[in-house]
Amino acid sequence: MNSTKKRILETAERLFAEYGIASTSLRQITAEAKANLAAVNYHFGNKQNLIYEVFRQRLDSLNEDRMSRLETILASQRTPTLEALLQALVYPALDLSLDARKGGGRFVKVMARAYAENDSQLHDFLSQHYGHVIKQFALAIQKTLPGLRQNELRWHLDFVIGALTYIMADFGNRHSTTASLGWDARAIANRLVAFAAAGMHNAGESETGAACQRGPIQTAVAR
Amino acid sequence: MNSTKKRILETAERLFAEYGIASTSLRQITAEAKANLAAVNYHFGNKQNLIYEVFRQRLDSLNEDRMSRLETILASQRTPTLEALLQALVYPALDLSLDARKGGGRFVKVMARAYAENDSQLHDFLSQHYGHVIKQFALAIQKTLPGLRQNELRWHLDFVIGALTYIMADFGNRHSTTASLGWDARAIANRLVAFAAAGMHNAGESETGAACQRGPIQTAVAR
DNA sequence: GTCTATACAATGATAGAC
DNA sequence: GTCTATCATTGTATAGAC
Repeated sequence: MNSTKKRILETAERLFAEYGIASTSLRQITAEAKANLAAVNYHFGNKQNLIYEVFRQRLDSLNEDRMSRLETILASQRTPTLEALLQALVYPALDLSLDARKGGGRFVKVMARAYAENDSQLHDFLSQHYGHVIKQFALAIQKTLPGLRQNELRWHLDFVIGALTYIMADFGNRHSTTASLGWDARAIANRLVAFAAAGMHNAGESETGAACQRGPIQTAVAR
Repeated sequence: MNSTKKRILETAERLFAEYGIASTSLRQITAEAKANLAAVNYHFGNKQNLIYEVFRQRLDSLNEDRMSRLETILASQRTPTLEALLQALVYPALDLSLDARKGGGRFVKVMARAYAENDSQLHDFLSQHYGHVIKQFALAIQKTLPGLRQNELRWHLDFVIGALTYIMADFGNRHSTTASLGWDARAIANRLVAFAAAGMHNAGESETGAACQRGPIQTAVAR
């Protein structure tokens, strides 16, 4: 990769993490990267694409990590446990926020700041580029929970990913509500895996049953 | 409230939902609200405060709804179930995304777009203004799960809130990965409550035990 | 108190020279 | 590939009318 392009990319990630994405100007980035302002337009087209490239740089390896762990599990065990599959999904994410060689908590911070920004274009970008990884996990998990319907499983996975994204953001910012004190990412990852496994195993029992249907959303709009 | 101020507030929420927060200019808002550009500065100080006010407008009633449901439960039952408490936490949120009188899915869309934006200042704003609500729920839930340590409970609640935020965003955008088809918010809310209840009840059993401690985060940085 | 007109510095983007 | 010069648009601030 071009040296100028690489310098811009690295400087962008660093400044995004430090000052936020919207607050970081292209002039600030190019000045610190010792590049010309117009170089951003030449190498990336516009600021949006530069942001996407920063994400790609990190998430490609994150999801490769997930896939390789999943394949290792599927190759060695015929009937893997739900916990093992969830670990393969969760660990790489928290790992990213710990590993200094992967950018330390920096990228996680960027992700926390950017996730819902940009008219949710980023959300589209992510599911478009990494949706297949989640699908593979869904397939593997379904085999461990044959009773669960496909729709239900998909929502349960969304719950896990939502929780994971939320605590990753928390970890990136490191100013939860003092809740993070005394805990490290590994313990929290294990806790999330246990929580999710228990939720998936046992949530089916109460089903969409009467107890829930009775007093659902009281003030819901007239229908 | 002043008519001009109210018009700006409503128009801002509508345009934020439609075009995103960063992408919506104050000139666009004041033009559609038939107000002067400087009126924003006069009534709100700056754009950031305008954004906060849009959030306040909705979240005040959301959290009042949560608190009143919680108080109703605590007043009528000496030992409420975990499910009932989780419903009081989750339903108002999904309710908001359904109820047209409360802005329909519009605000949820804004929230989905804004949550991590603004250099995570918004995160601070939210926990500062509505953190006490979550604390009340934590206290009530702790009584139904006396074995759970305070830190663990706090993280479990973060998991639930993360999942809730994530699916609310999904509901606002309504272009998940076809996963939302055939499901409505009520069914998903019930599913999340069941999932979370099961997770909280049963996650404690595996603890931070050996199975997890053994092969935790393999590629973590050397320590 | 409320609103308007206007000015200002900073931003993302682009055209064209080298 | 890189740079200079320039553009329209942005958030913000102020002076003054009603």
